[in-house]
Amino acid sequence: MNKSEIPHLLRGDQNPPEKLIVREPLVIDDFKRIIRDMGLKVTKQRMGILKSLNQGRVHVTAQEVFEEVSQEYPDMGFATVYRFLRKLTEKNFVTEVRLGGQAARYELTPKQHHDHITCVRCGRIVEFQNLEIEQLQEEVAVENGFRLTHHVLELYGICGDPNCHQTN
Amino acid sequence: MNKSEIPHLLRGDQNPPEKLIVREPLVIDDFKRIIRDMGLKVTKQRMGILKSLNQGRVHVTAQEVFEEVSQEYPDMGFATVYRFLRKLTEKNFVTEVRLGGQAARYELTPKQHHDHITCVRCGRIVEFQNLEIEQLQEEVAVENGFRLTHHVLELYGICGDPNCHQTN
DNA sequence: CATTTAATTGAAATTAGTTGTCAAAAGAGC
DNA sequence: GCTCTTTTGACAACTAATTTCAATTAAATG
Repeated sequence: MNKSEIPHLLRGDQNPPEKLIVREPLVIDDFKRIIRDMGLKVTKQRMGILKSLNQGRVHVTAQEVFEEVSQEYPDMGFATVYRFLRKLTEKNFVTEVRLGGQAARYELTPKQHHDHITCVRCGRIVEFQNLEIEQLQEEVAVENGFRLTHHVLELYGICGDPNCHQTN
Repeated sequence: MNKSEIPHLLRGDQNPPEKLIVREPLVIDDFKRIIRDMGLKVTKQRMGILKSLNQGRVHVTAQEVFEEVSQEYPDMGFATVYRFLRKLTEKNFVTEVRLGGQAARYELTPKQHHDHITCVRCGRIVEFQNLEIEQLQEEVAVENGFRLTHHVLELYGICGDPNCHQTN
């Protein structure tokens, strides 16, 4: 095993390598930049929504975002959340996930595309990537004379989690 | 070639063999049997809904079924359509297909499982089957500790149909 | 820092799809 | 036909999401 593969704490280094430094204060500026890049004004509401999406659980509903941001800014309406989530989705900063006939769920668009497998009993959502499936989807599209733009792949099953039981 | 394999018209038989007789009136009895098998009473409304699902286009919305059946039974309510579609879906005589945040679409459950590819420009829906993808989905589930119950795979793209343009 | 202007906001009304309620109507066994 | 239970239509209610609009606020400018 090469020395560089040993975690810095075990190696006894004085300081962790630079890339492990957490850059807390920059996050807020990142949000501002995202909003400005969309040609929109920076408001507390929009900052709160981005913060909620960033540090909260993934796959949240608009209602959940609303409730979370409301804690900090009590006088805030649904409409603002829906409006901004729609903009974010249009600009692809956020991805909308729809499961069955339920309310849409949102997540900051991940760098790597992935799909979801959801437990029908406890509601737990696990992300996965499968390039073979992606490739086969392309082939199916071509076979049927389509140029593929996007897809929805949601698997449903029962998970083996020991805590899985009417959690949700 | 055995004589019994030759189509009856070519064989010059007086009457066609029993199993080749087209049983038009029986279709209605099939509907009645389906309804009774579900432990429900046979009503004109339910017969109309099954007839609509059977001979109409596939992938219809509840509204479309309602409108079609209303032609024959003008005093009929949405609720009846929704209620019966739900029952049919529960019993798996009908399959519900949800595309994005749109209204649910229904089709008589096909003998062969299939998924859909939808044109984002004209709305045309094509069915496809891909056993490799099905197999890979099973594998993904197992890898993540799930027992797969079902899945949703919807591909979206632009179709090469010459009539494809704002048809919908 | 004050002024101006256009974007943004919350509240409430509105829409679409679907489900629940309930008295009246209608199957189906006798 | 008669009775019993299910089913029905009309309408209210509900959920998720969108639209409307007057009041507020960000931010460009002076």
